Amino acid sequence: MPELPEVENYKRFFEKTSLNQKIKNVYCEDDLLIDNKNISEFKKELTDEVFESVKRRGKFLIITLEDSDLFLVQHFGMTGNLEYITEDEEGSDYAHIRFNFKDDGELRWLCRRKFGRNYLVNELSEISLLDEMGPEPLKLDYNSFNSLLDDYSRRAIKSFLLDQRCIAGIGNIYSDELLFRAGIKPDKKIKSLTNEDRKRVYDCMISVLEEGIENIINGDDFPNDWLFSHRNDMKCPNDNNEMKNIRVSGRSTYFCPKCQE
DNA sequence: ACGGATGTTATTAA
DNA sequence: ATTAATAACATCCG
Repeated sequence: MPELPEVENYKRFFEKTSLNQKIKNVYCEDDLLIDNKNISEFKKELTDEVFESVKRRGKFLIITLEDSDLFLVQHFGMTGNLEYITEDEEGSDYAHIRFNFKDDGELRWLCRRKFGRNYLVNELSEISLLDEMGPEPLKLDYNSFNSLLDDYSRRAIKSFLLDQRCIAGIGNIYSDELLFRAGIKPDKKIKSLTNEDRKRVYDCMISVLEEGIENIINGDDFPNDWLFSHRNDMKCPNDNNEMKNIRVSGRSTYFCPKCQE
């Protein structure tokens, strides 16, 4: 489930499990998952290396190596996930890339639909989306957010939130969720938002992302008062009205016609 | 059985 | 120059 909160969790998981161990072997069955290197180069560059640090930028993980200036950069697509197993554990399916450590632990890179990518680059700017990425929402103050909105005021608010070049890390689930909390209809044009609307979008963006991170860390399901928990029954958790599904920015979009204008 | 899915990009149209 | 719409990518799930 890789939007900002999920990838933030992957980052913490990676940090906890996979730093400071020598990589004994790298397995990869499908070169689709590796960008700008072929499989043998990818294996060669990483074998005997040590993951030194990991940070998150938008929906990407950026990993530094102890004895190399290369960056390992990971994007998880729609179905990417991380898993760490020890010798006697089975592990899940779709572990298309596996980093085998000297101490017999294994970091597994799962990706069922194969939309994710691993890059090995000298400069982060070689990855165009990273190069053009908008600011981190959790490091953005309200004034900067507000002037960002001005830059894209002809667009629908959801389209702005989804566009990684406008603002980083927000995807289809969290954009719907934060607009629900803010009481704004997803296809509303930014230029038609009042100052109060803008402030609510900002506040709800922060709170939904932060609660999302907490939620995942605690291993909880999405809370029952979140819109996302009602995609099946289609009942708004505020007023029990029938939710609607429309298409915005090419993506399936859920909202409550009563609560959201 | 077929439409849709937490993402991104290329192409084409407005 | 911007923005929107659509299809494509690969694969499984309901």
